[in-house]
Amino acid sequence: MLKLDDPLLFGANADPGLVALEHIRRDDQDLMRLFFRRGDQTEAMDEPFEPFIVGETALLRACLKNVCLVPLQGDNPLNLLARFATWEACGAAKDALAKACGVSAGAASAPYLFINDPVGQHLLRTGRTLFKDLPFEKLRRMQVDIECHTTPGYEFCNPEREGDRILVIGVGDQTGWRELIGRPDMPEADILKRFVAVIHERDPDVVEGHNIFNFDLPYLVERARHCRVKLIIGRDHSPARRRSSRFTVADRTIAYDRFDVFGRHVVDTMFLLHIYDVSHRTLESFGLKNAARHFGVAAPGRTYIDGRAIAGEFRRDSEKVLRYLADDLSETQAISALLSRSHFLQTRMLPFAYQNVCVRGNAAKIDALLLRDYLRQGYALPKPDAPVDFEGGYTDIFETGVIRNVEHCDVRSLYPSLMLVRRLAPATDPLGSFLKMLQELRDFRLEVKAGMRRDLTEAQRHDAEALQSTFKVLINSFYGYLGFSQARFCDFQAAETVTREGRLLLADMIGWLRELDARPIEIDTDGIYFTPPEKYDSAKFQAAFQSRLPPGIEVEFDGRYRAMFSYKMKNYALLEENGEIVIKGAALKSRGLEPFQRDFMREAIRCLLEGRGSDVGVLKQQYAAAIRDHVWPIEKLAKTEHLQDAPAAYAAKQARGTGSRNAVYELALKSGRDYRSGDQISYYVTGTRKAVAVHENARLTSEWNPSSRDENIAYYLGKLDSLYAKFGEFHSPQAELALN
DNA sequence: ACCTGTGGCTGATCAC
DNA sequence: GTGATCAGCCAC
Repeated sequence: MLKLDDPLLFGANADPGLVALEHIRRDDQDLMRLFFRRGDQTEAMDEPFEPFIVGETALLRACLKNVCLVPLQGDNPLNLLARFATWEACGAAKDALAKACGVSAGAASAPYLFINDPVGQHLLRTGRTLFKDLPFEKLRRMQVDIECHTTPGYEFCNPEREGDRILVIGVGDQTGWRELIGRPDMPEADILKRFVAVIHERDPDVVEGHNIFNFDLPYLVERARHCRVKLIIGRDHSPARRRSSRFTVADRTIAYDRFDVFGRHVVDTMFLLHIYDVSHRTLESFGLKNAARHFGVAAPGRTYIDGRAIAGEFRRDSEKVLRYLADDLSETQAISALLSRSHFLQTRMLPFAYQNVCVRGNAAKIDALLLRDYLRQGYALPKPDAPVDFEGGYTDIFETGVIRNVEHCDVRSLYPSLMLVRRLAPATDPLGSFLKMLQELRDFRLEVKAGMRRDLTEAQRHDAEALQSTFKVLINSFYGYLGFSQARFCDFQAAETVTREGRLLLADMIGWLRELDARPIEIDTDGIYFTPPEKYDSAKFQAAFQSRLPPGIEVEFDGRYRAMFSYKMKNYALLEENGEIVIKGAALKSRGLEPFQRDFMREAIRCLLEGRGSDVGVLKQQYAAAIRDHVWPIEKLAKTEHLQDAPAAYAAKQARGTGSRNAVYELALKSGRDYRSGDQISYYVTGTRKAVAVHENARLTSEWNPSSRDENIAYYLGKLDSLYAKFGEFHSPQAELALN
């Protein structure tokens, strides 16, 4: 049976039903106000709040007077815990320490640790977490979406522009309840007032929206200011607090306006989509409608209205606009129901408010779990090492081109297995919490997976699935944590040992495959594609291979393919037994490519894999004709890219004379619109010559005029030519002959 | 104030 | 033209 009460993973306090907590001051005392779900009610309860700082004994003793100091055990340097009566006193102590040692609290290497979040501190120290014993369905999630009037002649709405305004605010929840606030004759101030009243009537724990941080909430705040309506939507009737923040997922960074609402959590489904996409990489865009389609939750017969025409449509047929808004709400709800469940479950484990669980990375989560365990046991904390570069996985390619009859084998969770079997862990972890946690997460996951076969209700099945996939992601982050310079227990030597052991094991595996007369084709970190021996008994072959593996290491033979197109390292395509084709690699399927290039490659790869390489020439002629004759809509020729930096940062670099020119940033600056890092921009290339400077000949796709097409035909034909040449050696007649 | 890692491929730009 | 460098995207 699952043991869901280990303090290492779940904290030492199991009080059920906590849905939110906030730092308050009452009668000159600092307290935490806890909100509990009891039946259908939400009850508030206050408890003492005692902020803390951990630091080096000498430093703390020298700087802090009249403070309660508690020594911590072990050899780690941050071995004294200071407790304070108030958050203010804690902040003042932090400032004094920063001044005394000249290192700010944000620096990981500081000789003291101050956590700049009272809620996080309280959860860490008390071992409480949110949502214990609370079913996901009992969490009150309210979706919010607004429709606005844009002054005619403008592409985008702007709450500060004279004439722009909110037309209607839609709110709904997971029970199907819904209210659409706004009629054509309703003053904007009344809409906003009703919105505030509805928040208090329904009292949601979570406010959800698609792009709610960068659109709905800033817009609502600005219009409320304009209409002199107080947007007091907190559980204590305080207004939403706003500050600029950043959200990072893998290599994307998204600048956003973070909003905090007292006693509630704000969740942006667009962020959840980004997190989902890092592991799945299947979303074409992050818009609500595209996502709803992708997850099969799009409203049936959905009405479509051009954003710029909303106001007119609202006067003519307000019902239609309300239907449109209701569709948005139900789609947002459905996407959230699918994607937020795993964050909900993580919140039961982590010393974070739910809202933070949805925006923090995995290393930060592992860090918090370790920190909580060390404080609970009264042990001193390490200071992170200075970062060191270290080698990663073994990647190689042995054969290229089209290869028939291919198999794949894969070491089951290579890095976690190596860490557990070889006991590879931070040198600064005398309690051994790192490996205990890894081991337990892994055991839990196997149990959950096994348990899923038993009879479960639909809700339990959803929870189990979300739990095991959450654990999988956490488990896979342990290795990354070791090599993360901001992690309190990072250990670059240990990280380097993990990858080295991995490289050695995979090199051994290549040798064993060759000894067994198999031909390795491509290897990447923990898996190998190979051609099996001519005549062989697959069970015998696998048994012979398995017998050579060291203890604790398992290899799965997890794929068999009719053919493989091996192109370059990390770039290949597979023809499955059922005729489907899977393409891997940035060179073959990057979203940064124009759709016509991706389409061409997909079709060309199919030709190669199916032994019709000579058809690639015909394909090229068809594509060339389509480009010359303006057959396609511009989207097929346009590039779509994410802005990594803010356009202003690019402009500053240019002004300093550093950095190359870049089309998307040039377009972002020229557009006059307020683009931020993380935004997508789609553009195409104009002109007549093949060799043009793209940054001087780029145009926004949204500015394309179908009745006077100006895309650069020579430029796009040139791209098609090089694409054809790229596959040249693989579809030539010689290549065909070699195959047959 | 925020952040898991390394490795590989490509196109665009820019100095040579 | 060529090579170096960077940004973006992707595999694991």
